[in-house]
Amino acid sequence: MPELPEVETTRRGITPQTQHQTITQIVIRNASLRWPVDENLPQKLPGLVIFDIQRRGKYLILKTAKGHLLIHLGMSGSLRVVPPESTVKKHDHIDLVMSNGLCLRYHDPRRFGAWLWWEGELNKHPLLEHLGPEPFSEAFNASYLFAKSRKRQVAIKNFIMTSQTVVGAGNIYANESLFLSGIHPQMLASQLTLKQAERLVDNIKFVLARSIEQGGTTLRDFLSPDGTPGYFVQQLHVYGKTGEPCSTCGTAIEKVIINQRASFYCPNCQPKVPT
DNA sequence: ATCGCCTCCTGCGCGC
DNA sequence: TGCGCGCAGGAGGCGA
Repeated sequence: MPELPEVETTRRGITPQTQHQTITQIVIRNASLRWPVDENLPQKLPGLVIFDIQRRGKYLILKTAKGHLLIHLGMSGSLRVVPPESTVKKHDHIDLVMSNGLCLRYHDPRRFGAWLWWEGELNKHPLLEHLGPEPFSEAFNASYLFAKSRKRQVAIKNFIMTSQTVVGAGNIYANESLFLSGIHPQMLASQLTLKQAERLVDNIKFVLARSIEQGGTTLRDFLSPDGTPGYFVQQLHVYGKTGEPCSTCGTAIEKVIINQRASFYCPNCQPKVPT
């Protein structure tokens, strides 16, 4: 489910009702997420004020004076702000109860997500310290991507999906930005020209920004915390469109599996480059 | 260092 | 209508 735009949509959705609130209780119904949820959180968290909700890559970060609560939504996680007494549904694993009488409720059928407590310096967290630049930052630019890709013998699609390269380009947006850039997803990263790097950087920023504006991409079940779906799905050009005509040239969209992930492209607009 | 593959888990849609 | 299968938006971790 959540790629960067969905995480950002979630962050914006929960902020009004969570920022400046004091945590009064945490209820952990199922601690078996990607990593076991710290069983001492019910002792550690009450009394702390959530003074900000930030995002780094696809991690949500609830900041308190004592430490940071890192939340990753994995493939199927979602957050809503609801009254604690509202009906608990299957896969509602955690409630963070707050002083305004509401709670942040975590739902995650596949349990690939994570809730991690970190009292150290934020960018020293092992899961954050090696992350590449934020896509909207100045640091993510054509010369950076070009230089970083020089000796990489992996498909360009893998390369941009790797969080050490840039954070936030998940499968949907990697496919879409490569289409807009006219780059075949299986081209080796080392073959990227500076011109292509410019286009690709611009399009990654463009696609992510547009999607955030639209509230993310709802494929099956993504709903923002207020219950509305994301509308970016209407602007997809290639993702999930095998056999459909390319919006630019009419050629049938093709699908290929790259590193276990479904990849979609227009064979005419994104010509294969000999390796 | 780099690469490719495997893995965690549940739900859903499809074809038979 | 029911069943089994394949596939799914992430990404850490492993062995080569």
